[in-house]
Amino acid sequence: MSDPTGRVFDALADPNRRFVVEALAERETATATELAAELPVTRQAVAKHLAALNEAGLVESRREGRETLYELTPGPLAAAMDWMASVGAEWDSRLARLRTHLDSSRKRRS
Amino acid sequence: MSDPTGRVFDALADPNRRFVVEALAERETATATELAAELPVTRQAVAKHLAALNEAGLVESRREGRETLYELTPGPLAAAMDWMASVGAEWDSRLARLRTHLDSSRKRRS
DNA sequence: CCAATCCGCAACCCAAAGGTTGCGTATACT
DNA sequence: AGTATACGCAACCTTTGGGTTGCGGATTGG
Repeated sequence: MSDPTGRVFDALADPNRRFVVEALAERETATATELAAELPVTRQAVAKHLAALNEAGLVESRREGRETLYELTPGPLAAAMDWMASVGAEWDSRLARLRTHLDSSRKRRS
Repeated sequence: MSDPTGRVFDALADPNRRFVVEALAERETATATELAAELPVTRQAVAKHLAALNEAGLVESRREGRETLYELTPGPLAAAMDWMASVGAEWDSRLARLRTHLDSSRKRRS
């Protein structure tokens, strides 16, 4: 799965990971232990989630002394939003085409 | 998991399901067998995916004679996009607050 | 220097997810 | 009526994913 959009959706599919993303959107940085304190799971679980988010390009890590700071990099969110927007747009334009087609046939009939 | 946004992300996490969504965005309706013809999986697998998409509110099914037609209902996409937008907005405003703070301290220093 | 943190790595567990096959049933075609 | 098509349901298999525990290695503080 090298598709970047797919990795983003996969990353956001987990509720704990979404919580982490929300938390990182408010604080500027956080460590795995800090985040684990607000979640019903262990530090290692959070670390795995952060690794997954990093894999998706949503988070970057930097080591500061004995602790590792994680920071949000919301760039890939835009790509995922683009995908949804394009699906919605295709759907809309299909509806529009259908509507004009119905209009023209109605006009022809009247 | 009653959170609607979570269900949408979970639904879009699977590549086959995303393909189905894309396909349904172009055609207006499709059956499970039609979609399975363009995918490397069986009809039943596609049926399960369509059930998952329906669970997420992204698809609706209607029975027409001996075949079941599936149609896209992209409403929930908006909610998911809202979530991403709000995360991005929080991130942006945090950056803005940080920037003004730096500006003011620089002003004080000068 | 020693103790307390903070982390990463590895092994392991278990439930869930994606997929398949098999079968029964309803609808259409001839 | 009989055959072919399209579906749903259920059992089953296998992999993945989220989670935990148990270490051992760095880094900070007394």
